[in-house]
Formats: sequence, C-alpha cells, structure tokens
Amino acid sequence: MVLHSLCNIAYTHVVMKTILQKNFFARNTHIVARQMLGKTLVRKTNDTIYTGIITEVEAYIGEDDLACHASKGRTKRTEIMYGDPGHAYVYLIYGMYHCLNVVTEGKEFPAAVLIRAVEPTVGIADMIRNRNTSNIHNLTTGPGKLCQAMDVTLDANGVDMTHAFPLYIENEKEIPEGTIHATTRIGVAYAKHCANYPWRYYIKDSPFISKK
DNA sequence: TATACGATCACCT
DNA sequence: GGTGATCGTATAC
Repeated sequence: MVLHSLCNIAYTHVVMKTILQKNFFARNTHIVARQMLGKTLVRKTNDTIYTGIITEVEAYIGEDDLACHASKGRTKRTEIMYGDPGHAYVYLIYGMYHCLNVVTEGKEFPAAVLIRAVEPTVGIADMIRNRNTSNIHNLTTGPGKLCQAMDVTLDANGVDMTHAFPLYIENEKEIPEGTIHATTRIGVAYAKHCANYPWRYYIKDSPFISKK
C-alpha cells in the first residue's frame, strides 16, 4: 500500500508539466520577459509537435513606447495587445516573415513580449524541413526564423496560449538572474529615444541567440 | 484609391 | 559591409 502510494507520487512528479497561466502574463512586462527565458515554447499542429527553450525575448510596452506597434494607438492590428494577457500576437513583417509575441499586463493596457529565439528541442527534423537548412544554430535564432521553423503563421494570431493546443509555454525551473543579459532592442532605430531602452533580454552565453 | 514602410532574412561584395 | 524580396497596415490624398 505504502509502496503503491510512493509509486504514484513519483509517477505524478515525472509527468507533471504545467502550462503558464494568465496570472503569469498579467504582470509587469519586464518581469514576464525575463521569466520567460528558460521556459519551453510548445507548438502543436495537427500532425507535428515542435518545442524549444526560450533564449531571447524583447519587451514592448504601451503607447508611449515608440517601438511598440501600439504607439500608433488602438487599431485592428494592435487590438489583441489591448486584450487578455496570455494571448498570442502574431504579425507579418516585411511581407514574408512572422513574429510571435505573448500579450502581457492587464486588459486595456497594450504590451507584449516578442520571442526572438529558442533552442530547438523537439521536432527538429520538421524544423529542418520547414527552414531548408540543417544548421541547428540557424533554425530558430531569430523571430522570423523560429516562426518558420515551428510553423507559426497568422492563423495563430489571437490564440489563447494558456491552453494545451495549439500554442503554449510550459513552466520550467527559473534560471538564475545572473545569467540574464539586457541590451537595446533589435531593428527599432526609428523609435527615437525608445530605441535606447535596454528591453532585450537573453540567456548569456547561449549559442541560440539572434545577434551578438 | 495610392503610397510608404517595416520588431527580417538570405545572399551578395 | 550592403541590398532585394514581398505584402499587410497605417496614413495621406
């Protein structure tokens, strides 16, 4: 009887993987961004599962942040950022690539975390096929690359990421604060003084980073 | 309706 | 280092 119970406990421990919930994302965007590092991004399609450990993110916060799409105000495109935290904001960039964000903070306050890079863990063969390259360090090391590798398109825009399908983030042990590096964000030179904000966060020494 | 441009990437010199 | 691909969105007309 005792043995049976112990087995159950051990079994439960092994299989339990919790999905990050709304309360995780409904906080200050910098805290959410930093704590997303080291977590596992999961993408499920009808026939494939892709996963990767988040290694690089950027924070985009409010209408005053000139790099944030919400600086243009509330439009059809940015509407999702004014909605519930934990939902996906996916947009098309340069007419050919997609970028994946997770909405943060409270309803009516537009903010999100852009996922810029992951370390691929599951579904690598499919990522290689999607990206047409076998270089593991070139599969998911960029916002457009990881969306192409993990088959994230506009279909995922607005998806509630706190459910087990088709897109969510698994909780993992928190990484040490000292392993997080902050720099200015990539590709936002147009954003005047906001371009200088150190709102890009990545895991120091990770080989799965978009740019040094 | 028309136009300018981008939270990128691959390929070129 | 530089440039072209390619199209939805915002904005000007």
